[in-house]
Amino acid sequence: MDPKELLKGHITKTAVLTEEQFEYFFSHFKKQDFKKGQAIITDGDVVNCEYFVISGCLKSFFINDDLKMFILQFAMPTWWASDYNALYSQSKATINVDCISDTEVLCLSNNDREKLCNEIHEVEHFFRWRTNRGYVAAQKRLLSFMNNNVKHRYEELLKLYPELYNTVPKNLIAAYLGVSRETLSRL
Amino acid sequence: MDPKELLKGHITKTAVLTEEQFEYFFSHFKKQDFKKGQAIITDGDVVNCEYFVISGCLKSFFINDDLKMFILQFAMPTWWASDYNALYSQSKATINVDCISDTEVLCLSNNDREKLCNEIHEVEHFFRWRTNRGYVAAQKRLLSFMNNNVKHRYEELLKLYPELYNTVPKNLIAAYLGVSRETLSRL
DNA sequence: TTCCGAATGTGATCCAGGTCACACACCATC
DNA sequence: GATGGTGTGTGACCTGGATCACATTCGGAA
Repeated sequence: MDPKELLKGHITKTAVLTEEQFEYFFSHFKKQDFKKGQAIITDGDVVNCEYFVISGCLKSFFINDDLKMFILQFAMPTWWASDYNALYSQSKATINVDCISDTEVLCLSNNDREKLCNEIHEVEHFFRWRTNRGYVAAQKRLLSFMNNNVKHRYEELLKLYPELYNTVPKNLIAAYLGVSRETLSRL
Repeated sequence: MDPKELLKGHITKTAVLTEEQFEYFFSHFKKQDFKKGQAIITDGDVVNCEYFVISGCLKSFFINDDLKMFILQFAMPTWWASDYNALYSQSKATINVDCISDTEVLCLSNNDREKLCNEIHEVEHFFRWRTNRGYVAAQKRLLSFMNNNVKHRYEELLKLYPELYNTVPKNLIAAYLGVSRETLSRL
């Protein structure tokens, strides 16, 4: 898939940009290619960019003191990923991002995003709505965590992203559900 | 506290508005008073507004099929509350909002917010940052849920909001932590 | 072909937290 | 003073999921 067209299709769902505006917007993105298993953001890094996925699949995750992994998000094509806490507050990363498969991304720096938001009202509109959706999704996931048992959450996840079942190893699914690999295996 | 000054102090932390712009912005808010225990948004309602708390305390919560309550958020002065999923998508509420104590709010309709965001770039900037912070907070809470046991989360909550300890009944704290009242009582 | 490591299934045991049941303290209001 | 609701503590028991320990399968590298 052509990166420019993919981004254009994505943003025009919520913002109306002229041809020149989109060209200008797009000119701030930098194409990057990563291999399966490669790290994009590592705990302790200074985080400068967020990433728009073109192809492949990322995961953003947290590693606790016992080296246990918790997955915050899988990022498929047209999804965005970063350590947003570190990115917005210009602090060191506490979240990792790496590649579940070979992945192409478009990279946008925090400074460029803020500059674009400032220069083009519609771009700020787009980013407001992107975060709105993310916020609502995070709240839903939180509620599901409090309310539902593992089996229910697993079925919910598979209904939402059936492609994960065959694409992603089960231990990663378990880390997303916040459950042990063994318990997930027992369905 | 004067509602207008409270809102002004709140918004000028992230957006620069002229005096006239703020007056115009403020003119879209409607002051409302509620009594302790009164419901503001009830499951099934059409949700038209979001609420900026001036004084008192709100809770937004979900009731599951077993009538068990889960608290998404306590809203203290300068916090915002609503059923954002329903508000943004103009669907029926699945989240309730009611008053833990007598509460004064400023009410802003979804239409007015969108209108203001469209008319005044800085207002859109403000709402983008408000949601950014909410999104990051929701992610942190999710991680804390997956990573920490009840005791740890309870201490975390009290460190973050010490005023809750004496203000809010323990069964509500338990509903926020996603734990039974009895377990919380045993610390 | 053989070997190795990653991914997965499964049994045995343990424990944090849920559920149920009561007791009690603190108020309101009648 | 009696009555009733609401918040809180605590004991007894149960259970979902964690943990540890092995076994099996499979794909890639030598």
